[in-house]
Amino acid sequence: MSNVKVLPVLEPEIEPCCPPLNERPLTAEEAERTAVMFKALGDPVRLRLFSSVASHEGGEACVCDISDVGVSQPTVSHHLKKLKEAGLLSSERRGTWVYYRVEPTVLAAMGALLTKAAST
Amino acid sequence: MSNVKVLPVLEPEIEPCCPPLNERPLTAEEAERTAVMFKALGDPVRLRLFSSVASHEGGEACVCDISDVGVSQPTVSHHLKKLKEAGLLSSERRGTWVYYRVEPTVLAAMGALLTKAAST
DNA sequence: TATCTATGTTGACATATGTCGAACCAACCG
DNA sequence: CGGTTGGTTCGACATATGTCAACATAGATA
Repeated sequence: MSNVKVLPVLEPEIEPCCPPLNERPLTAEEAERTAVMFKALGDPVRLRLFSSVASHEGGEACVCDISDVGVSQPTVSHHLKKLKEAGLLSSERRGTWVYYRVEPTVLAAMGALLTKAAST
Repeated sequence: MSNVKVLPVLEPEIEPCCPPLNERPLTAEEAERTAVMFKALGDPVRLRLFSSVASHEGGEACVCDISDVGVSQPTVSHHLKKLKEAGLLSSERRGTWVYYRVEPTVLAAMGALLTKAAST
Protein backbone atom coordinates (compact mmCIF):
# COMPACT_ATOMS: atom_id res chain seq x y z
CA MET A 1 0.00 0.00 0.00
CA SER A 2 1.95 2.92 -1.23
CA ASN A 3 -0.63 5.65 -0.99
CA VAL A 4 -1.42 5.27 2.64
CA LYS A 5 -1.59 8.72 4.11
CA VAL A 6 -0.37 9.60 7.51
CA LEU A 7 -3.21 11.54 9.03
CA PRO A 8 -2.36 14.23 11.55
CA VAL A 9 -3.27 13.10 15.00
CA LEU A 10 -6.42 14.72 16.29
CA GLU A 11 -5.22 16.58 19.33
CA PRO A 12 -7.51 15.86 22.22
CA GLU A 13 -6.02 18.69 24.24
CA ILE A 14 -7.74 21.94 24.92
CA GLU A 15 -6.19 24.62 22.78
CA PRO A 16 -3.94 27.14 24.51
CA CYS A 17 -6.72 29.41 23.41
CA CYS A 18 -7.11 33.06 23.01
CA PRO A 19 -5.07 36.23 23.26
CA PRO A 20 -4.31 38.01 26.54
CA LEU A 21 -7.48 39.35 28.09
CA ASN A 22 -6.52 42.95 27.45
CA GLU A 23 -5.54 42.60 23.81
CA ARG A 24 -9.05 42.70 22.43
CA PRO A 25 -12.53 41.64 23.51
CA LEU A 26 -12.85 37.87 23.35
CA THR A 27 -15.28 36.42 20.87
CA ALA A 28 -18.21 34.37 22.10
CA GLU A 29 -16.46 31.14 21.14
CA GLU A 30 -13.17 32.08 22.74
CA ALA A 31 -14.96 33.09 25.91
CA GLU A 32 -16.88 29.84 25.94
CA ARG A 33 -13.75 27.74 25.75
CA THR A 34 -11.75 29.82 28.19
CA ALA A 35 -14.53 30.06 30.76
CA VAL A 36 -14.54 26.27 31.10
CA MET A 37 -11.02 26.35 32.48
CA PHE A 38 -11.59 29.22 34.87
CA LYS A 39 -14.83 27.68 36.02
CA ALA A 40 -12.99 24.47 36.82
CA LEU A 41 -10.82 26.39 39.28
CA GLY A 42 -13.80 28.36 40.55
CA ASP A 43 -14.76 25.87 43.22
CA PRO A 44 -12.92 25.71 46.57
CA VAL A 45 -12.81 21.93 46.68
CA ARG A 46 -11.49 21.66 43.12
CA LEU A 47 -8.92 24.34 43.82
CA ARG A 48 -7.64 22.38 46.81
CA LEU A 49 -7.57 19.15 44.85
CA PHE A 50 -5.75 20.81 41.99
CA SER A 51 -3.29 22.48 44.33
CA SER A 52 -2.70 19.15 46.04
CA VAL A 53 -1.86 17.43 42.78
CA ALA A 54 0.27 20.34 41.57
CA SER A 55 2.27 20.53 44.78
CA HIS A 56 2.74 16.79 45.12
CA GLU A 57 6.18 15.46 44.37
CA GLY A 58 6.59 14.45 40.77
CA GLY A 59 3.64 16.65 39.81
CA GLU A 60 1.29 13.74 40.21
CA ALA A 61 -0.72 12.24 43.02
CA CYS A 62 -2.82 9.22 43.73
CA VAL A 63 -6.44 9.95 44.61
CA CYS A 64 -5.80 8.41 48.01
CA ASP A 65 -3.14 11.07 48.65
CA ILE A 66 -5.42 14.02 48.15
CA SER A 67 -8.88 12.91 49.29
CA ASP A 68 -8.64 14.83 52.55
CA VAL A 69 -10.70 17.84 51.60
CA GLY A 70 -13.75 17.33 53.75
CA VAL A 71 -16.14 15.87 51.21
CA SER A 72 -17.11 12.29 50.42
CA GLN A 73 -15.12 10.17 48.03
CA PRO A 74 -17.73 10.26 45.26
CA THR A 75 -17.61 14.03 45.45
CA VAL A 76 -13.83 14.01 45.17
CA SER A 77 -14.13 11.77 42.14
CA HIS A 78 -16.71 14.08 40.60
CA HIS A 79 -14.48 17.12 41.01
CA LEU A 80 -11.43 15.37 39.62
CA LYS A 81 -13.50 14.46 36.60
CA LYS A 82 -14.45 18.08 36.13
CA LEU A 83 -10.82 19.16 36.29
CA LYS A 84 -9.99 16.50 33.76
CA GLU A 85 -12.78 17.55 31.40
CA ALA A 86 -11.52 21.12 31.61
CA GLY A 87 -8.12 19.88 30.45
CA LEU A 88 -6.33 20.82 33.65
CA LEU A 89 -5.58 17.31 34.83
CA SER A 90 -4.97 13.95 33.23
CA SER A 91 -5.36 10.59 34.90
CA GLU A 92 -3.82 7.18 34.58
CA ARG A 93 -4.50 3.92 36.37
CA ARG A 94 -1.41 2.08 37.58
CA GLY A 95 -2.33 -1.14 39.28
CA THR A 96 -4.55 -0.50 42.22
CA TRP A 97 -4.35 3.27 42.23
CA VAL A 98 -5.33 6.08 39.90
CA TYR A 99 -2.88 8.93 39.48
CA TYR A 100 -3.73 12.46 38.46
CA ARG A 101 -1.20 14.90 37.08
CA VAL A 102 -1.22 18.54 36.08
CA GLU A 103 -1.44 19.38 32.40
CA PRO A 104 1.43 21.86 32.17
CA THR A 105 0.75 23.61 28.85
CA VAL A 106 -2.81 24.52 29.72
CA LEU A 107 -1.79 25.94 33.04
CA ALA A 108 0.86 28.10 31.39
CA ALA A 109 -1.68 29.30 28.84
CA MET A 110 -4.07 30.40 31.54
CA GLY A 111 -1.28 32.21 33.33
CA ALA A 112 -0.25 34.02 30.16
CA LEU A 113 -3.82 35.12 29.64
CA LEU A 114 -3.64 36.98 32.93
CA THR A 115 -0.03 38.06 33.36
CA LYS A 116 0.24 39.53 29.91
CA ALA A 117 -2.95 41.39 30.65
CA ALA A 118 -1.64 42.54 34.01
CA SER A 119 1.62 43.91 32.67
CA THR A 120 -0.04 46.61 30.60
CA MET B 1 -12.08 63.08 74.57
CA SER B 2 -8.39 62.48 74.65
CA ASN B 3 -8.38 58.74 74.24
CA VAL B 4 -10.06 58.58 70.87
CA LYS B 5 -8.26 56.01 68.78
CA VAL B 6 -7.56 56.29 65.12
CA LEU B 7 -8.69 53.02 63.71
CA PRO B 8 -6.87 51.57 60.71
CA VAL B 9 -8.91 51.83 57.57
CA LEU B 10 -10.65 48.61 56.68
CA GLU B 11 -9.22 47.66 53.34
CA PRO B 12 -12.03 46.79 50.96
CA GLU B 13 -9.70 45.06 48.53
CA ILE B 14 -9.38 41.35 48.09
CA GLU B 15 -6.03 40.16 49.35
CA PRO B 16 -3.44 39.14 46.75
CA CYS B 17 -3.96 35.79 48.39
CA CYS B 18 -2.15 32.56 48.54
CA PRO B 19 1.04 30.94 47.32
CA PRO B 20 1.47 29.49 43.81
CA LEU B 21 -0.80 26.52 43.32
CA ASN B 22 2.07 24.06 43.25
CA GLU B 23 3.86 25.26 46.36
CA ARG B 24 1.65 23.46 48.84
CA PRO B 25 -2.00 22.39 49.08
CA LEU B 26 -4.18 25.41 49.70
CA THR B 27 -6.03 25.59 52.98
CA ALA B 28 -9.81 25.65 52.99
CA GLU B 29 -9.86 29.39 53.64
CA GLU B 30 -7.32 30.17 50.93
CA ALA B 31 -9.23 28.05 48.46
CA GLU B 32 -12.47 29.77 49.40
CA ARG B 33 -11.07 33.21 48.73
CA THR B 34 -9.23 32.28 45.57
CA ALA B 35 -12.11 30.35 44.08
CA VAL B 36 -14.25 33.49 44.14
CA MET B 37 -11.92 35.15 41.65
CA PHE B 38 -11.65 32.19 39.31
CA LYS B 39 -15.38 31.65 39.47
CA ALA B 40 -15.91 35.26 38.46
CA LEU B 41 -14.02 34.56 35.22
CA GLY B 42 -15.73 31.20 34.84
CA ASP B 43 -18.68 32.51 32.89
CA PRO B 44 -18.46 33.29 29.17
CA VAL B 45 -20.41 36.53 29.40
CA ARG B 46 -18.34 37.80 32.31
CA LEU B 47 -15.15 36.84 30.53
CA ARG B 48 -16.19 38.87 27.52
CA LEU B 49 -17.17 41.83 29.66
CA PHE B 50 -13.91 41.66 31.55
CA SER B 51 -11.90 41.35 28.38
CA SER B 52 -13.77 44.30 26.91
CA VAL B 53 -12.92 46.49 29.87
CA ALA B 54 -9.32 45.29 30.00
CA SER B 55 -8.74 45.88 26.31
CA HIS B 56 -10.46 49.24 26.19
CA GLU B 57 -8.22 52.26 25.88
CA GLY B 58 -7.22 53.69 29.22
CA GLY B 59 -8.04 50.40 30.91
CA GLU B 60 -11.55 51.53 31.60
CA ALA B 61 -14.85 51.46 29.79
CA CYS B 62 -18.33 52.82 30.14
CA VAL B 63 -21.06 50.21 30.45
CA CYS B 64 -22.51 51.52 27.21
CA ASP B 65 -19.25 50.62 25.44
CA ILE B 66 -19.31 46.97 26.39
CA SER B 67 -22.97 45.96 26.56
CA ASP B 68 -22.85 44.16 23.25
CA VAL B 69 -22.54 40.62 24.52
CA GLY B 70 -25.90 39.19 23.54
CA VAL B 71 -27.70 39.38 26.87
CA SER B 72 -30.10 41.94 28.29
CA GLN B 73 -28.94 45.08 30.04
CA PRO B 74 -29.97 43.87 33.53
CA THR B 75 -27.92 40.75 32.96
CA VAL B 76 -24.90 42.82 31.98
CA SER B 77 -25.33 44.85 35.14
CA HIS B 78 -25.59 41.68 37.19
CA HIS B 79 -22.38 40.26 35.78
CA LEU B 80 -20.46 43.49 36.24
CA LYS B 81 -21.54 43.45 39.86
CA LYS B 82 -20.20 39.93 40.24
CA LEU B 83 -16.86 40.93 38.76
CA LYS B 84 -16.76 43.87 41.14
CA GLU B 85 -17.58 41.73 44.16
CA ALA B 86 -14.79 39.38 43.19
CA GLY B 87 -12.40 42.33 43.26
CA LEU B 88 -11.59 42.16 39.57
CA LEU B 89 -13.23 45.40 38.55
CA SER B 90 -13.98 48.71 40.20
CA SER B 91 -16.62 51.18 39.11
CA GLU B 92 -17.10 54.90 39.26
CA ARG B 93 -19.95 57.10 38.17
CA ARG B 94 -18.95 60.16 36.21
CA GLY B 95 -21.98 62.18 35.31
CA THR B 96 -24.38 60.14 33.27
CA TRP B 97 -22.18 57.12 32.73
CA VAL B 98 -20.64 54.48 34.94
CA TYR B 99 -17.09 53.45 34.17
CA TYR B 100 -15.54 50.11 35.04
CA ARG B 101 -11.81 49.54 35.25
CA VAL B 102 -9.59 46.54 35.82
CA GLU B 103 -8.10 46.09 39.27
CA PRO B 104 -4.45 45.55 38.27
CA THR B 105 -2.96 44.04 41.44
CA VAL B 106 -5.55 41.32 41.72
CA LEU B 107 -5.11 40.32 38.11
CA ALA B 108 -1.36 40.08 38.56
CA ALA B 109 -1.85 37.98 41.67
CA MET B 110 -4.04 35.51 39.81
CA GLY B 111 -1.50 35.30 37.04
CA ALA B 112 1.31 34.63 39.49
CA LEU B 113 -0.72 31.86 41.05
CA LEU B 114 -0.68 30.07 37.72
CA THR B 115 2.55 31.04 36.00
CA LYS B 116 4.71 30.28 39.00
CA ALA B 117 2.97 26.95 39.20
CA ALA B 118 3.47 26.33 35.49
CA SER B 119 7.20 27.05 35.52
CA THR B 120 8.02 24.13 37.80
C1' DT C 1 -40.97 70.59 37.77
C1' DA C 2 -41.21 67.03 34.15
C1' DT C 3 -38.84 64.01 31.27
C1' DC C 4 -35.42 61.49 29.00
C1' DT C 5 -31.36 58.39 29.15
C1' DA C 6 -28.06 55.32 31.46
C1' DT C 7 -27.69 51.79 35.13
C1' DG C 8 -28.99 49.24 38.93
C1' DT C 9 -32.39 46.33 41.62
C1' DT C 10 -36.20 43.06 42.25
C1' DG C 11 -38.77 38.99 41.55
C1' DA C 12 -39.59 35.00 39.14
C1' DC C 13 -38.13 31.15 36.60
C1' DA C 14 -35.50 27.28 34.38
C1' DT C 15 -31.27 25.18 34.52
C1' DA C 16 -26.73 24.00 36.44
C1' DT C 17 -24.08 22.55 40.28
C1' DG C 18 -22.36 20.39 44.61
C1' DT C 19 -23.33 16.88 47.60
C1' DC C 20 -24.36 12.32 49.40
C1' DG C 21 -25.52 7.20 49.77
C1' DA C 22 -25.96 3.15 47.18
C1' DA C 23 -24.52 0.47 43.63
C1' DC C 24 -20.94 -0.73 40.62
C1' DC C 25 -16.22 -1.75 38.52
C1' DA C 26 -11.13 -2.98 38.84
C1' DA C 27 -7.26 -4.75 40.90
C1' DC C 28 -5.21 -7.31 44.45
C1' DC C 29 -5.11 -11.28 47.97
C1' DG C 30 -6.59 -15.28 50.65
C1' DC D 1 -13.44 -18.58 43.95
C1' DG D 2 -14.94 -14.97 47.46
C1' DG D 3 -13.58 -10.94 50.07
C1' DT D 4 -11.26 -6.43 50.63
C1' DT D 5 -9.72 -2.03 49.15
C1' DG D 6 -9.50 1.99 45.78
C1' DG D 7 -12.19 4.51 42.69
C1' DT D 8 -16.10 5.65 39.61
C1' DT D 9 -20.98 6.01 38.26
C1' DC D 10 -25.92 6.56 39.33
C1' DG D 11 -29.94 8.67 41.29
C1' DA D 12 -31.78 11.91 44.12
C1' DC D 13 -31.88 16.24 46.36
C1' DA D 14 -31.13 21.13 47.91
C1' DT D 15 -28.98 25.13 46.59
C1' DA D 16 -26.71 28.31 43.38
C1' DT D 17 -26.71 30.57 39.03
C1' DG D 18 -27.95 32.93 34.65
C1' DT D 19 -31.55 35.12 32.56
C1' DC D 20 -35.33 38.28 31.62
C1' DA D 21 -39.23 41.70 32.24
C1' DA D 22 -40.70 45.10 35.24
C1' DC D 23 -39.60 48.53 38.22
C1' DA D 24 -36.48 51.89 40.56
C1' DT D 25 -32.84 55.32 40.72
C1' DA D 26 -29.37 58.92 39.26
C1' DG D 27 -28.05 62.53 36.56
C1' DA D 28 -28.80 65.67 32.58
C1' DT D 29 -31.74 68.81 30.34
C1' DA D 30 -35.59 71.34 29.23
